Formats: sequence, structure tokens, C-alpha cells
Amino acid sequence: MARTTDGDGTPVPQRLLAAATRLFADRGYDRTSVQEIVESAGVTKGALYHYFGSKDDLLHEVYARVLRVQQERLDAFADADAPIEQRVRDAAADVVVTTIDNLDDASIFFRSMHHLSPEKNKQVRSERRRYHERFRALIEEGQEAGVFSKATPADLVVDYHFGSVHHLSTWYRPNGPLTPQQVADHLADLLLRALRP
Amino acid sequence: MARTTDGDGTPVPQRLLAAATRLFADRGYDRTSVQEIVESAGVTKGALYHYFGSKDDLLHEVYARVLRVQQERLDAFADADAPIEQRVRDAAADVVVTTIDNLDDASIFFRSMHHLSPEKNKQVRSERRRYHERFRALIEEGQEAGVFSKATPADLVVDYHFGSVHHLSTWYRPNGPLTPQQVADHLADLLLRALRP
Amino acid sequence: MARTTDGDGTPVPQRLLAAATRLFADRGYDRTSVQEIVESAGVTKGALYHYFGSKDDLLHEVYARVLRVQQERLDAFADADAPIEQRVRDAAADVVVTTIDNLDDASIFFRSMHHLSPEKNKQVRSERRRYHERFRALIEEGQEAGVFSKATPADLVVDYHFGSVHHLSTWYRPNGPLTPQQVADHLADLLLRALRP
Amino acid sequence: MARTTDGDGTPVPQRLLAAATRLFADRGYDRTSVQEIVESAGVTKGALYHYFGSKDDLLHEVYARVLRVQQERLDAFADADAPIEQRVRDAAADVVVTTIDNLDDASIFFRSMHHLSPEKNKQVRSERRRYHERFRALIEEGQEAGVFSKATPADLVVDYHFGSVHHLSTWYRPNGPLTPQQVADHLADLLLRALRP
DNA sequence: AATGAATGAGTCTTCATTCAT
DNA sequence: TATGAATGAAGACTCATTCAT
Repeated sequence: MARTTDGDGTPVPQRLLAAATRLFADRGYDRTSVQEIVESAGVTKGALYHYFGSKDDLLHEVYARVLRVQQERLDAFADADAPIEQRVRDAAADVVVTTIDNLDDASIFFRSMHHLSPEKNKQVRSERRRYHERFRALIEEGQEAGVFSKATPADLVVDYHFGSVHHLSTWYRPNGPLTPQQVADHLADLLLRALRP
Repeated sequence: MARTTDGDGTPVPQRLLAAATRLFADRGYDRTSVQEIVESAGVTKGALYHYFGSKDDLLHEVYARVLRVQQERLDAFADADAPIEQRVRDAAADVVVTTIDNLDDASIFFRSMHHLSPEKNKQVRSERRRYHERFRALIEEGQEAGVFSKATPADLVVDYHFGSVHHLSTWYRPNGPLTPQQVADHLADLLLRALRP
Repeated sequence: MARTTDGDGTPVPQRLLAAATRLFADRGYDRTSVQEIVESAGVTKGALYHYFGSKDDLLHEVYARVLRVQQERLDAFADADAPIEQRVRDAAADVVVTTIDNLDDASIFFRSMHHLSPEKNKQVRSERRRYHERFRALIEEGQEAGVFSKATPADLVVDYHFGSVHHLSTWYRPNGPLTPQQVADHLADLLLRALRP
Repeated sequence: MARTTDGDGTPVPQRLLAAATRLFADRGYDRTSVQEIVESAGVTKGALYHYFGSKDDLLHEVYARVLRVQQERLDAFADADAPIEQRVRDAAADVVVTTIDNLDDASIFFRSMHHLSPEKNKQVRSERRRYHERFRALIEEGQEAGVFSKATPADLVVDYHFGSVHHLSTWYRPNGPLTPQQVADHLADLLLRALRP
């Protein structure tokens, strides 16, 4: 009888991570107490500190997971065998769908970065930059190929699009009029239209 | 001899508001203690509670000021005597410049809304919606007039643009390569290009 | 009606210091909780942290008081107008009596120094050294004058005597056979006899 | 292949004892966590609790070892075939050398006695008394024989000397100007000189 | 003989707010 | 108008010890 799982069979660290994600998104990092997390996960404080060094550590794990997933997806789309216009459209739409599918992660991501310890913050920023640069390279590729306008610096284009992705957690509601895919198509379309020469 | 001012002549409530704005933007609302605010403003706790009912109140005042300013500016541009295309471009660029000029306010705005008490939160949301609707009306006016594409719902267009405005506090640095006006022109341009029929 | 005093009229900071001294001596610094201190002083935790920055601070205050008193007494005896032999005897006996009269302070002093924060520890050590050096100067004066033997380095003589003072808190009991003054006379006598040429 | 030893061949219990001694002396009993001890010894917590009933037990073992060694050495010198003056001098010097050679043990001994559980504390005190009495008997023997002054009660003489031994861990530094033997000779000399009739 | 996950009581400290003056 | 002492609830984190394996 393993001690690492409870009635539901999920290992303790993952139960803690899930509970923390939900609560951090709900009330914000500072407003979430360690006590609430462990109660929500059905374990004790000692257990949490057995697996995670600190509350900050827990937040960092959430970040690490999000970053890894997003980077992998972007790489897949960017490396695909398709015209550059298509690859940009696919990547731009995919990040929207993925973000909507994990709105909790997104809220945390954009709202709680400054709660990480300085060194962890730095690490996250650097991985984030890698992501940004991969996307920027795609835009530049299209600009070089002449299918995208060069009127706007690629950096700014990337920030423009990711601003709207970032913003999703502020306004998107699952029971709204548009499905995630529809929102994604619209936003990717806006990007592509803005890039027309 | 007025007791409400200090050596610098600025009234106490405004000194408090300025100190709070700076600190909230710097460390976030929860990480800023009332003690730090009063020290930074050079007054005592009693003074703060004389002018403001609570820490939350102070945050609310910051919001009120930002909202009022932005709404006034938007109204001015929207009501101007110019072609719709020009009015949208001007309004879109202006909100960028104003936001960059008050980056502290912007950081607070988008990051600390959930720290307001429920009723104040509701009030802010409602004023925010009014702002959103005024901008959406402009977009719709252009779509009806046939100068903007109807491919994307106006609501989504507004969120697209304001996502990028919101995002500014994440990436814009005063000593970067672009002036506020240049950034504003680029972002307004992207919006207008995306709206081309 | 002053808020700084309680039923007994003693100011809060002093009540806290007295309670802390008693408890630190009784159970040791680490075994004494802040909760116990405030309960024993009849105030709340908030009050303690209003006057003292930390538990460590409280300990430091105890040290500061003891050091000041001892240094003042030593200086008085050392500067007195009497033969060197008499001055050494008086100083040596006085530190014994004073230590016995404040055995709590002494227990804390010799047992809890390593609980101070590094910088405070350094500061206490430096004041302690000053005390040591004043006493050593007396011994050396006697050695130069030829009334004390030069067989043992003065430094070692000082440590020899203060070892026995330090040790008092380990064995002295108020209801033992000897009064503080008798113990003091004996210990001073041992020192002087050891110093006979 | 014995499981009780590691790469270095030292049995686990002894490795634990050595690690605990070092750490207790370094940071004090309360500031040393069981986790630190096992890490420093290269074993796990389970192993520690397999060999020792509690953290307190570990401390008790340190005491038992020190007491046994010191008692044996004192007995050997006291029972030697030499004039009483010589035997006292040898015993007095030997305890100084032994203490300096095991300064960690000494720090722990004099600083952590009150961390022992009441019954263990009592036991240690009683063995300590036995040691004290053996030494006192030597002093008294000299006093009866007329080679030592009777001016000071023998009990006090013992405490005087052991005070200085106790104090060694406070000031003695291995790289100081005096070797352990030189310090021992000086301190024994001071004792003998103080006892001259 | 040894592991290491889990406990749960306890630690120090922070902080928004109140209130007599 | 302004002070600052005092509150009290809540916060993150530590740690000796247990126990199924």
C-alpha cells in the first residue's frame, strides 16, 4: 500500500501542484496560504515541505511546466513542413487554444512572476526569452521571404500578439459566445492580416 | 501654517497616493506594507488613516485616477472632427503613449484588480466596460462605414489591441530603442493594417 | 492613563526585558518561546515587536545592560586611589558579588553568546575584550611594580580568574553555606595568593 | 560485507557520534537538526533512530564518553605513587591538556547540560560530583598534610580551578601563542601557588 | 539494518487596524 | 489634524519522531 497516493491514487506532489495551481489562479499567490493548499490537496504541511522547498518553489514548478509545454508546441509548429505563412498562423492559433485550455496557468504566469525569488525569476525570464525569440525568428523569416510586411519590427509584432494572449485570462469566459478555436482563429487572422504587405 | 504639507509643499494625501503608487507598482499590493507607505511619504500611520479608510481605499484611488484620465482622453479623440480611420488611429496611439508615460499605474491596474474589495472591484469593472464600449463603438462605426473589415467581431478587436497595451508594462523599458511615440505609432499601425478590408 | 504601564506601573519594555532575562536563564534562549515571554510579561506579541526588532534583539539588550554595569564598576575600582594590590583585590571581589547578585544575567551571558546574530556577537565580544584589557592592565601594573609575580602572563591570570566567575552560575546556590561576600573574599584571596611573588 | 560501515570503514554509530559532537559544539544542541547530523554522517534518519533512542540520547552519549575519560585520568593521577603536591599538580595540568585536546566535548559539556532530560541530567550531575569529590579529597589531603593552606575551603578551591578549565573553550585558540602543555603548566602553577601556606 | 514519506505541534515574525490622547 | 502604542489573527516554515516496508 503506497503512501504516496491517497484515495484517488494521484501522487502527493501532483495533488499539491494541482491544488496550488487552482488556488494561485483564483486568489493570487500572496492571498493563498500554505494551509489552504495542503487542505485542498488533503495532506499536511509537513508533506508539502517534504516535496517542495518553499511556497515559492511550488510556484516555480507551475511555471516550469507551462514553459515546457508551450515551448514544445511552438517548436513543433515552427519546424513543421509548411509554408511560413501557414506555420505562423498555426503557431499563433495554437498558443491561444493552449492558453484558453489552461487559463489558470496563464493567470498565474502573467500575474505572479514578480513573486518568484530573484534567481528563479531570472531563470523564467530567460526561458521566456527563448520562446519569444523562436517566434520572432518565424516572423523575420516571413519578412525576408517577402510574404510579411517589414513595416513593423518583428520584436514588436511578437509583443503585440502575445499581449493579446496574455490578456485572454482577463476577458475570456468558457461560456462566452466563442469557442477556444474560434477565438484562436480570429486572433491568428488579425495577426496575419496586420502582416500583409 | 498649513499642517497638510511638508517641506516640499505637497499636500499629505497626494504624497501618500504618490508613494503608494510607486510602491504598489514596485513590489505589488500585498508586498507593500502600510508602514512602508507612510515612511516613504514621510508621515505617520495615523495620518494615512485620517485621509484614507483603508489600504484598499488607497488602491481604489489609484484606479479612480487612472480610469478618469483614460476615459477623458478617449472621449476627446472619439468625439473629434476627423474621419473614423483617423480617430481610431489617434485613440489607439494615445492610449499607448499615456500608458507608457504612467507605467506604474498600468502595472498596478492590470495586476492588482483582484485585491480590491468586491464592491470596489465591481465598480472598477463597470467603468472599465464603459471605456471598452466606447472604443468598440468606434470600431463598429468604421466597419459600418466600410473602411474596416468585418471579418473579426469588434469586441475581439478591442481586446486584441488592449492586450498589447496591457502587455506594455511587461516589456517596455524607457531606455529601449523606441520612443513612446514610435511604439504607439507602430501599434496603432498594426491595428489599422489588421482592420484593412 | 498611560498605556505603557500595567497594574504594577512598570513600563512595558522593562517588563519584557525582565521576563526575558528570567526565562532565558531558566530554560536557555532557544527553549524560551516568544509566546512565553509575552505571557510572562503580561503583554501581547505585537507589543514585544513594537519595542524590539526580534527575539535576538531582546537578548542583545540583556547583554548590553550587563556589560555596561560591569564595565562601570571595574572602571571605578581600577581608578580608585589605593595601592595596586588593594585595587585588584577590590575589583576581583566586586565582580564576584555583582555576578552572584545577578546570576540570571551571568547564566545568559556565558551560555547564550552564540545565539546572537554575527554582528551583535562581534560587538559584544569587542566590549568584552575592552573589559578584559582593563583588568589585565591592572595585573600588569602590579607586576611592573614588583608586588605581583611575573611567572604567569597577565592574560592568562585574567582568564583564570574570570573562569571562576563564569563558573559561579554553575555551582553557586543562594541557600548554600557561604554568603556572596564570603565567596568573593575567598576567590579574591586565591587570586592574590597565586600572584604573590 | 558489513552494512554498518561506509567507505571509510567507521561503524555507523561512531560516525553519528562524531558528527553530532562536531555540530553540537559548533552551533549548539538546539540549533543542530537531526537532519544535519545524519547528512553530516552520511546516513539516513532511520539509521540514527535505529541506534539511538532520541536526539537527547546522542547528547547523553557524548557526555558519558567525556565523563568516563576524565574520571579515569583523574583516578590514575590521584592514585599515583608521588607526593601529594605532585599528584595535584599533575592532575590539575592533565585535565587542562585533555580539555584542550577535546575542546568540542568541553563546549558541549558546559553549555548543553540543561538540554538533557531531567533524569539524564541528574545522572550526569551525580557522576560529575563524584569527579569533583575525588579532586577535593586530593586538596584536603594536602591541607591535612600541611603542604596546602587551609585558608580556603577545599570545595571552593576545586570550583576555582575547574572554572578556569571550563573557561578554556571560550578563549583558547589552537593557533594562539601557547601550546596546550604550556597553558596547563601555567594554570596548574597558579593553583599550586594559590595553595602555598 | 535501514529507508524516507508523513505527521502535527510549535517557531518567530508581520501587519492592517484601532484608539486614547 | 495627527500620534504611536497596542492588538490579535494569520503567515511561512521547522523539526523530532514514527512506521510500513
